[in-house]
Amino acid sequence: MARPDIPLAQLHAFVVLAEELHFGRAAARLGIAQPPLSQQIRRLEDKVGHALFRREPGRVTLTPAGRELLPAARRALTDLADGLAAARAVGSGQAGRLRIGFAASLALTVLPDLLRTFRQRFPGVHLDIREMTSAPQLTALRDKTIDVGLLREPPAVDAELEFRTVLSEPFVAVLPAAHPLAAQRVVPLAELADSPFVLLPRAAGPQLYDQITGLCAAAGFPPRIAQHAVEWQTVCALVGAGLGVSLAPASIRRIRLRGVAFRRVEPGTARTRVAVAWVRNDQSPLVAHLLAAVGHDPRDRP
Amino acid sequence: MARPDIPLAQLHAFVVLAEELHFGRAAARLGIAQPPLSQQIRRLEDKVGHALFRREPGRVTLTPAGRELLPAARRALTDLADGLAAARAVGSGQAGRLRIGFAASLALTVLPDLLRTFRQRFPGVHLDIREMTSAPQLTALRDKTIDVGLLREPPAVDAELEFRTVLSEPFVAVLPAAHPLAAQRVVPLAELADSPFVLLPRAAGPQLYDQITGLCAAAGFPPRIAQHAVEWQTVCALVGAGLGVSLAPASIRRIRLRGVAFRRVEPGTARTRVAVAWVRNDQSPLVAHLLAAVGHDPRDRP
DNA sequence: CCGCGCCATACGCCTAGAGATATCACCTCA
DNA sequence: TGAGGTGATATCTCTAGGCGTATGGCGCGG
Repeated sequence: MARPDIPLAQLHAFVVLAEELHFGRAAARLGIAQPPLSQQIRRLEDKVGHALFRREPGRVTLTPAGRELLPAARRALTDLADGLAAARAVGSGQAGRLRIGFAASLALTVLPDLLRTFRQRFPGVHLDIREMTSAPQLTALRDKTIDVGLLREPPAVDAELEFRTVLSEPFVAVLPAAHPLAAQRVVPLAELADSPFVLLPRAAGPQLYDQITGLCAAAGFPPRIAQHAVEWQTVCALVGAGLGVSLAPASIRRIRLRGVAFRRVEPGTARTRVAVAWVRNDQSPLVAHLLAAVGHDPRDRP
Repeated sequence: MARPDIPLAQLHAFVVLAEELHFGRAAARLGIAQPPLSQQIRRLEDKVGHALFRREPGRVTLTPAGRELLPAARRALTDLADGLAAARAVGSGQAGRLRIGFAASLALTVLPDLLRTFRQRFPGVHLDIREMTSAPQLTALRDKTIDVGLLREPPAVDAELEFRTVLSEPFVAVLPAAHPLAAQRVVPLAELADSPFVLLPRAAGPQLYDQITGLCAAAGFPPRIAQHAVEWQTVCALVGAGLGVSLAPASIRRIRLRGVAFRRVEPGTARTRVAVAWVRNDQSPLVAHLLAAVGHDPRDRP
């Protein structure tokens, strides 16, 4: 990599003069007096070793050497200006790429709102959204494969990672509209003991799965799992089709499906927490912006 | 056109450090001590407004902003270096474009040698060769449509143009091998009076045409023109076919054609001069180089 | 725990370059 | 022929930037 030791001011003067072909006007456009411009050009010509302009009485023209240099000078200046602007945008978090991992169960709740507001505030940022369950998110964060994670039931503490609860929601019972319990506004958990369950497979989200089965166990019965489905959408459809009932985070209500009813469960103390995760001391302004965009669960304040 | 006021030295330091990712080695490669390098980088980061490198114990890495700036910086530097080199090459006449007009009758004589030697000495120069008769060459020179002309019978003086005789050659008679005069080594001009002539049309080169017919007139006869041909090659072919005889500049001997004989004419005083023409005070090094390459007619020295 | 590698900081020095004003040289045109 | 426009020169000032040496802070490994 060579080092062409030429002040950019000279190049700028050169380009402007090449456009104006008139020392007075060019100097005016540069906001300097005419003599300094003459000097700039002269110094540049000295460095190049050849005249760049032909000064004929009444008109200034580019020499062949000048014509050769002009496009390169222009490119160099614009490249630099653009690169600088881009670097500043990235540095200030107005541009760049943010890789977000998210748990599938959030695709219908926090994620859409989050993406919408973030996109609106930082349209220059490319969002790399990838669905992944909680454990892989944690390792991906540590490996710097993703910058931010959105997951359920975060670990309490972690040496490298930080978490913030975004939302804490109760569970609801998902029932076929024709189910006897659908007539009640509140469903005691124990009364679900006789109904077959439709759930996500445990592999899709162990924390949530275990929490749900734990709830049933606490109510005195092990859930009889009749069917697995990999998306909440499908779970609801199967429930609507009468294959069973389900227990799900309350935000599942967003899925409106004919023949499916959502009912509060009793006891209502159990809640799932949705959290953002990021690596401790991450300097990236994009992560900071995202954290600002998600806000926090009001109940999360100590 | 914006003016990114950043010393190129800083960009260079940035690029090298980005390649080495090690302050000590980068400084060594730049031929400076390490502290100045730290300063360079710091100043650049100040101008950009964001960190470009992350200094972690044991390793230096680019920040996203730095990664964004790097290609632009590289491009700017190489653009500039290349542009500078190109401008210097053009300025010193090692590169560029030279437009040469030449009279058709020279395509077989001075032109090939000239092009060969010039090409050899300045391989970077693109030669724009265009055939044109003398008068158009003069106006093309004045219009700056060509840079150099190669023509016969240059005007004695010209306010804007300069000339130098390159070659001064006698005329030869072009005869069919079977022609009675072909038996002699020297042909008195007057003896051609009875033979029909094959000549280039006057429009192709008035000066030469007039000189030839003038020679005949001086020998006491007007040439009887039996045939026109637009190239000397063709003229010779027609002569060889027995359609007539011709008078031509001696360099036509280069055309070797079965059945065609070339003979000195008497009187041998008449000569055509081939000259290079260029605009007076042309600064172009390419023109100077070409003039050096053509040399001059030894008899041209006063 | 000490030394070493690595980067940052502090200070001093010097030059190049950018700016201004004043003035000159030259061409053109009325 | 004189005025005006245009570019070059001369001179001065100021500052940014570049370099060096000396030194400080901080991990890391023997």
